[in-house]
Amino acid sequence: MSAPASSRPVRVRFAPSPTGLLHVGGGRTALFNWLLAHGQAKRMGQEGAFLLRIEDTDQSRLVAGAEQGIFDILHWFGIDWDEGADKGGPHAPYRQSERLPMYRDAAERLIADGKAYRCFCTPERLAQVREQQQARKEPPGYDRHCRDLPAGTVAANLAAGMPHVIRFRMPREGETVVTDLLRGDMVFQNVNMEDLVLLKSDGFPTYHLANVVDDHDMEISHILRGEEWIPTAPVHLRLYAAFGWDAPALAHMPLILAPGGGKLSKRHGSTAMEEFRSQGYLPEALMNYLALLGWSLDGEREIFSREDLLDLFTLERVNPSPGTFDYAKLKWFNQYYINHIISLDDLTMRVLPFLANAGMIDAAAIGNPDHPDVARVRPAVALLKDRLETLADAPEHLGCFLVDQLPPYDTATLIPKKGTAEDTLAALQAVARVLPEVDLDDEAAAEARFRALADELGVKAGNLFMPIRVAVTGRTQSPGLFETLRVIGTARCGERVQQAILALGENGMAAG
RNA sequence: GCCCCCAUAGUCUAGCGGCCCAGGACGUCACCCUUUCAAGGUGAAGAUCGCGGGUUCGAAUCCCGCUGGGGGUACCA
Repeated sequence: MSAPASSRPVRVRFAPSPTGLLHVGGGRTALFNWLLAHGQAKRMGQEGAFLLRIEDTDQSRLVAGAEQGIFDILHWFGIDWDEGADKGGPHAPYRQSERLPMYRDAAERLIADGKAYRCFCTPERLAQVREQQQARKEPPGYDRHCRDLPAGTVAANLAAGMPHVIRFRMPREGETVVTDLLRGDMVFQNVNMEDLVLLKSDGFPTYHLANVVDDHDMEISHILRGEEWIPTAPVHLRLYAAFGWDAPALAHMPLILAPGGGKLSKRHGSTAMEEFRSQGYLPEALMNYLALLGWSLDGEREIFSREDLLDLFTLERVNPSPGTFDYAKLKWFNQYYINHIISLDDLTMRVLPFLANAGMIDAAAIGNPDHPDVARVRPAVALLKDRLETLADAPEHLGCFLVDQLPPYDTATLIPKKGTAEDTLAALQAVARVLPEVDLDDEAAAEARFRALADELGVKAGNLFMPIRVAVTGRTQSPGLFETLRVIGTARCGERVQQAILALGENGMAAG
């Protein structure tokens, strides 16, 4: 950290609004905050704390259940917090709607010091002002109509019970320098800053007031937030100064852009953490991908576990330029974790909910390694894990190993490209005869026997194997034939070959 | 319009004045492996380091301008 290596504890916070599902951009901001406090700071021998604060100051945008959804998805993601809305802490409460008196007091204090003022302008007047400014091609903004209202007028309005907001009295001259840990100094002319609303007419604070009051009260040392906050950062700094407080260090995280440009939205695909979970992405793969979208160790290493990130993450190596979300690369990470990183037992357990959802196994098996269905699933997962891109692919790939009855055959797929219905039928009938004498558990012996059968029939091995594959799995693509037969078992293989013979016989007649 | 941020291949990035006529990864293509599809292996194409000026013996790296992209401009966060 560019801040002096003092012993001051590193206290950071992630402060989402419970207005819907957590966005991947928010997930990454949470991750970087958590890595700074629990990783980098602790490695430097400092105390590090990560807090989760709920910013529910806009009553109109609240979504029922959204707050719990945020807790759940962060836990799933692999992030834990030291203090927060659900678990309390030394600066409780951590939900802004429960801290209203603090904001009111802070705003009143600013008024008493002449640093803020009451504004009685109605929304209608503000809209009108904005309209006129637009018509005259002037920059839009509050015209500071109430900035210097006579004390008598204010008192009268107050006595009349007129609704009002409290606005910050932003200095009209000079400049404000915002030092960003990633970008260095950014200079803003105070004339360009507005007299932002601090306290709304409903008594709730705006983000600007609440975040400053809370970050100070909660002893936040570093603010890591999205780049969209850069424009108001100078006002926040002026607010700290008005209160006589030291401001935390600031670092604005780069934006995550959509593939076509612009901000990532539904139009381009999934944007919520929750969607990636339900689509079968592993939290460790998503974390790895998101960490690398903005941060890098050396440009060479790509695979980082949660623990690796705690050991290696440094804020300095976050790249300030915006990045484009790449669904294909995320998928690659997911596939790689499924196939090469997590264990077979682990993968088996994770695939269960998706199989249960497809009705292929007993839902009671979820989370229960001793359930008999787990033993049925595991060997199939062992064969198929190299072609699962997401856990949600499991039903499609594992289905033929788990169900008793295959869906009806597409008979065209049973017949090899260069084969005929008659030859295929004869081949499968030969297979049906041979199958009972073959020990499928001995893959090498089974393969030798079926290769010999191909010779006897006078066909290439591939032209015998493909009909068997389709008969037994219902699919033209599968793992190696003999491991597939072994796992599906002699009984079911026999039944399916018979079914295929029947299907082929009927359709062969029809076609002939 | 005004304010601000950013700028290395389609994408994520390494690079912080000479080691770079630019390295890694995804994606793409080819070949190998092979009973199919994957996985895996090998290799290839792809960047005049956005453009133009400087500074310097020397610039992807420093400075300025331009252009492009993005963000902000609410009693939303």
